[in-house]
Amino acid sequence: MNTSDKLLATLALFTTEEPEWTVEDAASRLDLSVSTTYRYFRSLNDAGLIVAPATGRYVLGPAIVQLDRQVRLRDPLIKAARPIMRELAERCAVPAMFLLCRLYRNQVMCVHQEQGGTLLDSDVAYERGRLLTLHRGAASKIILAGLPARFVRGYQGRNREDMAAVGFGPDWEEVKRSLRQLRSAGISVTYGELDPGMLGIAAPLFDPAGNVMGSLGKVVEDNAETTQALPQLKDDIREAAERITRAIATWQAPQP
Amino acid sequence: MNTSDKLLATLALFTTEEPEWTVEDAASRLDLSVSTTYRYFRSLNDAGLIVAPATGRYVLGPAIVQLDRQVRLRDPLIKAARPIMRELAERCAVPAMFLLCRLYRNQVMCVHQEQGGTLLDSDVAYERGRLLTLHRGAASKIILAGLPARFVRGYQGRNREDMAAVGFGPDWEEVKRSLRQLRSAGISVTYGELDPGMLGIAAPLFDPAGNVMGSLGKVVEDNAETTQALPQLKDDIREAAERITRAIATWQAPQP
DNA sequence: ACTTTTTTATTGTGATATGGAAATTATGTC
DNA sequence: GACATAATTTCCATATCACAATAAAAAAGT
Repeated sequence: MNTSDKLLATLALFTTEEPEWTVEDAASRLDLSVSTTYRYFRSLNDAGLIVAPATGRYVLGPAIVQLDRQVRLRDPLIKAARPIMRELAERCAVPAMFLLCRLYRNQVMCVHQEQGGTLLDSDVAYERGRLLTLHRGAASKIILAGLPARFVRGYQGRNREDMAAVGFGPDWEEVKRSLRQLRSAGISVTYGELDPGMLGIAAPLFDPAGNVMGSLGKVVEDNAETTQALPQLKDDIREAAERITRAIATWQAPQP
Repeated sequence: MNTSDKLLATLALFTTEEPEWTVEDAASRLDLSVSTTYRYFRSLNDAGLIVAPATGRYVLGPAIVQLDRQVRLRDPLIKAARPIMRELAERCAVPAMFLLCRLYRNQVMCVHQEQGGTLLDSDVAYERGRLLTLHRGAASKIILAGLPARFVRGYQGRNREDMAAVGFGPDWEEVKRSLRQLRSAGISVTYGELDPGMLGIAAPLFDPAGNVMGSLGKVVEDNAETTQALPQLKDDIREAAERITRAIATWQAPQP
């Protein structure tokens, strides 16, 4: 672990659970000397990545907000998906939240949301920037189904009960069958796994090499109307996901 | 400039104007060797701060989105302002966009927005994460008015024409008078300086030490209705800004 | 004005960052 | 599928600079 990694480990201390750090606490957590930690904090502070709203107490700073705007405007996946998602949102019969998720560190992160129809008052579990497991929720499950079998096998070993609880079955054979079913259907539908009373639908997104890299999802209220429209909703999502996959197939060439 | 600073300078290469970098380009821009740049890119990549959607071409990564969520949820200024802004947005007669801005590197950055009434179809120049000058727009001007005279004097020297164009007057004497007027009024009102046809209103926010640290702003359509309601709108913003300033006066003590 | 805390500067030493080249791996092409 | 090219990592000798402990300064609190 070199200086760069230690500096970034310092930045990584700042989490939702522990958003605020003093130099002393950071030093003892990372097993660094206080003077070294001061040096790191100063560098991060100069870069605007952290700031001290009160003396000695540091939190993430404005540079984060600035960088995030860049991601919203320039990230290739978001750029490819946004117009298609907006189109979905505009010609959307029932109130819905559209989600763009991506695989990140064996978890799933929502990176873009698009609101369709009248606003849902309650927020959706797939909140932008939040990390969720690979096995709960439609947008996660359809990604898991696309990952290599050897990876999923190990994953299943570590999450046996949780996976059984969301319908993957009790053992590897059963899980394998569930995943194969999801993969061949090309779509996942879940009922209230993350948000009670909500219905999730998601289709996979593939990178140019053909690996799953994320998913396009939709969350609607689980009621008679949506149940009746389900086949149509599934087709819409699947078709839109395929369009996004085609759009990102051109990533090898320089972006316009 | 030490290793940490060079690493962060590498991260800082990724801007809205140049969102995508190769190792070679970064190396030549920063005057580093290619192998060192590879090392930096690897560290940033391992931290999730950058990713390569296509081989050799790096862009900002998911860690940024994750960190930004933390800011939205945990930043003390946003935490203090959000409930008050939401309240404003909810009991808001005319369609409006409320802005929370903060001083950052001699510029102004919007860090939170709150929508009031029916949606404005056009976006507002004060977009979250975007840096704007200190002299254009109500939310900026009211901050500039609170900064130390010696700073503003130098600033005016470097931005003479621009400041004259937005009503600060042609020379330092006149500018000083305009700023004094803003400061004593405790509010700034501008007409279409950033968004044509829009009216901006903003009041300053002070840190516990009594220095301006940002502003609370509101953008509405500039029409007969809003012109008529202007005194009320100004009072609302001023009063809400004072409430936020009081809320952040308690920052010395640990957050709950 | 005083005490306490936070932050920066100093310094000699030893760890390690550095850059060039080679080796390896991935990618694209025919 | 073999070849060519590009991307990335590894290796290594050298000098640099990061490190930690202390001191000094600055800032904050009382």
